[in-house]
Amino acid sequence: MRGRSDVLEPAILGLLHETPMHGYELRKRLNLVLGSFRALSYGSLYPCLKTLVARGWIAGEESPAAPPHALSGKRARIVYHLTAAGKEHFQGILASSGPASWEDENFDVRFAFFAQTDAETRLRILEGRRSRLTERLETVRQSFHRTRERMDEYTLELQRHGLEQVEREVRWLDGLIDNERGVRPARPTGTDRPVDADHAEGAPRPGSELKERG
Amino acid sequence: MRGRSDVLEPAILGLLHETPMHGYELRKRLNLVLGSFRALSYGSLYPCLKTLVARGWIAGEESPAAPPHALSGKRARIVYHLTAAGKEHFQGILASSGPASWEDENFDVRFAFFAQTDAETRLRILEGRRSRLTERLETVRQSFHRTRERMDEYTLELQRHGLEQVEREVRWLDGLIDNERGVRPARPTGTDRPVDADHAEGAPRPGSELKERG
DNA sequence: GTTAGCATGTAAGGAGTTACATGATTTT
DNA sequence: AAAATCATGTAACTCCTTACATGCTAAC
Repeated sequence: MRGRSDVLEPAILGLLHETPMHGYELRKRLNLVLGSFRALSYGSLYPCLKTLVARGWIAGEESPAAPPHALSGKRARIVYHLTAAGKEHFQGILASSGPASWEDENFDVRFAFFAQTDAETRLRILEGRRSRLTERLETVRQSFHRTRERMDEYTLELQRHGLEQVEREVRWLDGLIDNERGVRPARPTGTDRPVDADHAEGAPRPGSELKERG
Repeated sequence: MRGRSDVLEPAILGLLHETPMHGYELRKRLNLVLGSFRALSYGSLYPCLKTLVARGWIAGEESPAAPPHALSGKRARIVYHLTAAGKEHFQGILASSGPASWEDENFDVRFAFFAQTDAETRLRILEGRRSRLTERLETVRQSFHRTRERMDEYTLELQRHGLEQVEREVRWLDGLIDNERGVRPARPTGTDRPVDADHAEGAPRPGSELKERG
């Protein structure tokens, strides 16, 4: 999975689009958005902020840090915010739903900022992602069947599991696409339990109905 | 998540441990082993082979390429094989089931060569991986509940989906661990297909009945 | 006779990591 | 007084990618 083309930059712009922040706080939020729990390092973050400033997309102001209990001190933090050019650029990123945007990591970041996009773009990206995945499924299924005799059980199992995961993600996307189209899906069949019981209404509700097989 | 520490090297050693091969063929096999369908480039592969030769773990012989229909020509291919030192080193890699080995990509590669390892090591790695994942689950679940009010629906959904995937992988590991212990799992809890249908002794037999679905 | 696949490589560079360096503030 | 956490950065390095360069063979 690494068709990576700078996942950091759009993620930073996206977060700052919501609200200004300083570097340290950005990092914590990024670790959530960047999906996979990886701990982003300062060695990546601060240089990236620098180049974004250089390009004129964000600007940083030293804030004397208004501590809740006041006094003079506390180390001055640099609070970054999107400039006008930065907002424009970010909108451009969101609108460009080209092939790059349905690669693994890029997709995650795009998806995380879906709330800032229009429904049309959301659909384009979801469907692009879906066809990307089914395309993969075909390739892998074929090589699976071609080579299964020559593989040991563990390699086989790893591949079966991989396939299953992708199949599941396709169904997830199906739910999201239906939802985006305003189709209210039938009650989920029960295997896909929500992390939490209650759910706000109007929320995207992927009816990831997946039937057990076998 | 990239706690990557050279996933290529062990993968190459592992494949050559099974049978000697030349670079071009290695690449194709690697794309399967390396799980995620990514197309590994020659720009990575050949330099890596070079350094492995330099370290004395593999050796390459120019073979005039015995074409099936014979004649003189065809470009000479360099067929690589593990040296004695290389075999030893690879066994060392397999045996070292330290924390590094239960990170995402490393785990996949380790798992792919489980057939070359002893049952004890397999169990250590599977269990290490499992506790790594549950640890993550806790962290993410907590931040999920702490911050859910401040997040939009899409970010929320992305995180819910991520959590679900990890939960599923834990159940998958549970199946494998049971299997490794020779426990015949009671009917799986319902959402995951049986990892094991019938049971040969000692041998893991993933029930890879992968039916095509319309 | 030209496209597709086999086969091996090099050079430049991108996106990120680790390890280091520094210092203030809060908690124990 | 020590330890944790907040806060900002730099330098060196790693692993891998893209784009290039070369040439042979099989199939259409």
